[in-house]
This record gives sequence, structure tokens and C-alpha cells, in this order.
Amino acid sequence: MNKFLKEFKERGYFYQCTSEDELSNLLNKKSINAYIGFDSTASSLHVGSLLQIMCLKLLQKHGHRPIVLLGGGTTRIGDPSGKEETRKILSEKEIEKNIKNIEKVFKIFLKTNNPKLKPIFVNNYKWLGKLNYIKFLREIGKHFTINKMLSFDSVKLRLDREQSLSYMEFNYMILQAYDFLELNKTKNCLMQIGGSDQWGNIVNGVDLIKRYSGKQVYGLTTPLITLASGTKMGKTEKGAIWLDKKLLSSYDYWQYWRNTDDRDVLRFIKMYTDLKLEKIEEIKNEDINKLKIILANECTKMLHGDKEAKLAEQTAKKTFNERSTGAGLPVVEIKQNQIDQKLDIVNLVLLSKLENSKSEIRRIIKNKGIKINNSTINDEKLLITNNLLDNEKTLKLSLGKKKHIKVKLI
RNA sequence: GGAGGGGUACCAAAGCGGUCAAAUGGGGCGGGCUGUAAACCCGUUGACUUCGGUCUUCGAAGGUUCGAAUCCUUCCCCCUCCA
Repeated sequence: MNKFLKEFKERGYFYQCTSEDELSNLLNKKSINAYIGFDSTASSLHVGSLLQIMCLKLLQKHGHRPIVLLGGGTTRIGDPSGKEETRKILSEKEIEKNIKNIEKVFKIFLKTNNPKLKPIFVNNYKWLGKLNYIKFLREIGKHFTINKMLSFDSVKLRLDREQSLSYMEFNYMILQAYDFLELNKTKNCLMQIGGSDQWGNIVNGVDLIKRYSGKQVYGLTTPLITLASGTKMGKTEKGAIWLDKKLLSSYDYWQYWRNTDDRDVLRFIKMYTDLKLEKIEEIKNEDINKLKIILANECTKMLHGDKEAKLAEQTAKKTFNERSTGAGLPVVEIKQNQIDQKLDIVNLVLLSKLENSKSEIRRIIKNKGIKINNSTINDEKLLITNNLLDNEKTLKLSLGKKKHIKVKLI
């Protein structure tokens, strides 16, 4: 089997593939261009997309060139796959802004010195935005039968549940197929990768290209990643795990990985780090907590850099093992006049954004969940005074066992 | 088009004139145990509060009543069966 495909499987990325043997042969013979499309509905991607990013990274590692499609065109439509309801439509400005920001993540993950492997960024609005309807129907539309389109899960599920599916959304799969065709024509793209929910859309593209130009291209999908707890990757109650320092600090990102369920650790090390498989084999029997730290370090390093990862690790060590205050803890600044104006504990927590409901904060205090400098607060009316601050004018504020921040007087 | 059933908090689901900020389960949050894990146990779970209360919530809008999630009217949406 081809080396890329082999590793793709060994790391747990593989779900389905169109004509695997042929693809394997092709990849053995030459270096290809392959693409993955990313949703641009938010200003950043979160760990739910990380597997796809890792796929591109792996592709690059094996000498193939990644194409990143940021869907300025399709985001304007909305993929009905896996969605129960029509999603909201964003304004053009928002989408353009999102795309710009998301590109940064790829520039980090897919950084390379080899100009032939540099990621190619494309925005499908460039071609979808100027489609001529009649021409499109005649050239592309004729290759699709409604009979077949109705049989795709993305459509079928919506219809079965008698949920409305707009004509606009119904067209999504055609547009995605067209994207593939366009990329095949202009960028010589021979493969599309996507999550398993994209299978139908990908196959459509493969078929379209075959019918339209007689060329053989390939599709590859990754499994839907669920956590041992049964929830979807990247979805926590406290919000998404963003791949953007502005939305989620490197410390919190590190913590996210550090808190991985025991049962997921090894699987995630394979999936979400670029440690060599042999190396993983060597360390796999190490203490589970050490493995979690390795996972957290590697993941953080890849996104935020070595320095940030080390800082996060040290901070975690100080915070959890030594119960002191690490340098990497998020800092919230307050001013002297805020203290002078009788700042109480509830408002301090509110200010720190650890929690945004006063009732909730009071409740947590009753349950002994708020600490200042490691001592539990029992009085919800406690006023913050300067003698709580250390000689760096800082105090440690904790909510629960895991959320700690520094409050600094400026 | 006809007949019936239903829309209740994050989700599921009870309540069917006052004692309802609304049972119960799940989820979340906090505590305990531990390993920053899982499982388990305990507490908590609308907002604000000077801790006395106050305000907002049971599909939407009106109405009856001292008083409505509960009764009436209209509207919107969903499900099942028949055509």
C-alpha cells in the first residue's frame, strides 16, 4: 500500500475511499494536489476541524500539495449535511473576515520551506460568484439526476423528517461537486478529503468530473470523531475549543488536551500529534498522565509554538502540583479605584469572566467553589482589599478545581 | 381535505385554576473520592437582590378571573391515522 495511505490508516484518519487500489497506485507514482473544504461560518476553526487539518499536514509530509478551500461561495448557501435546520446566512463582509482569519491557522499548520508543498488557498466565491445560471444548468446540471440527489443522506434525512429543505440548500451538493471540478481543471486537483458526512458530496464531485471530462479523481473520508464520553469532538459546555489564541488562550488549549479522557489519549496522540508512529509505540505504556502531558504539549506546540507549550506546561505544574501561581495563567487586570469602590468577590468573579451570572457565582460560593490564593471564600460579600495581593500586586482567583486566573492590579 | 394528539426550563418529560420558578430523569455547574481521568457519592441548576423580597418564564397574541402553565378566543408550528 502507498505510504501516505498506510499512515493515514494507522493514525486512524481513514473511513472510506473511492477506488482505494487505484488511488494507492497513483500516490505511489506521483505527487498530487488534494483539497479539503472548510466552513467559514465562524471567525475561526475549532478542534472539530483539526483532524482535517492533520490530514493536509500528513499529505504534505508525504510530498503532496494541500489545497485549502475556504468556502466563500458555499458558506453563502449552507451545507445541509448533518444539519437539522437551515442555518443562518452570513453577510459577505463577515464571511470575508472569517476567511482571512481562518487562513492564518493553515499557515501555521502547513508551514513548509518547500515551495512546491506550500498550501494553495482558494475561495470558491471566485468561481461560484460569477456562474451563469443557464450555462451552469446546461453544462453541469445535466449530469445530475434528481432521483439520485434525493437518495443522498443529507437530503433524505431532511425529507424523511419532513423538515423543510430549501431549493438553495438542495443545490449545495452540486456546488461542492462543481468546486471539485473547478479545482481539477485549474489546480489539477485529484483528490478531495472530508469528514464522513461529506461522502455524498465528494462522490458527486468524483462522478461529475468523470462525466464532464472523463478524468478519474478520488475521494477520501475521515471518521466522525467522538469522545469516550460520547460527545462530539470540540464541543464542550463552556464553548468551542478554538484554534485561535484570541478566542482561546494557549494555556486553555493545553488544558483541553491535558484533560482528555484516559480512553482517548492514545488514539488522540496518533491523530492529533505528528509524533512518529514508532515513537508512539515506544511510549504507549508510559504512565497515562505523562501521555496526557505529551499530548497537550505536542498539540499546543503545533498551534501556538514551542514556547507557549512549555509555558503552559510549567504553569499547569505550578498550578496543580504546587498550588502556586504560574506565569502562563490568564491575567485579568483591575484598577485601584475599583478596589476603592468596594469591589466584592461576586463582582470580581464577574469581572474576571470566569462566570457571568451573579446568582451562579453566589451558588458556587455556597458550594465552596471559589478560592482566593487557595483559601475558600465563604462570604459572598467579601470585599477585595489590597492585602490580598502579593508583592507583584497579584492574587490568584480560582473557580472550581480547574479554572484559575491571576488578577493583577495596574 | 377529514379525524385525533401535542407544543412546558439546556434536553426529555410531569403538572391541567391558587400550596408552581414549575415534580422526575439526563446534561451542566460546585463539592467529596482520585490522577487536572473514569466510575461513584453529596449539593446545586431563571435573573437580580439591601437575603425581606422583586422581576421575567410554560408556542404567539388577546380575554375570563381576586388569582392562569392550567379555562375561553384567534393565530403559528409539530406528530399520528384516514383520504
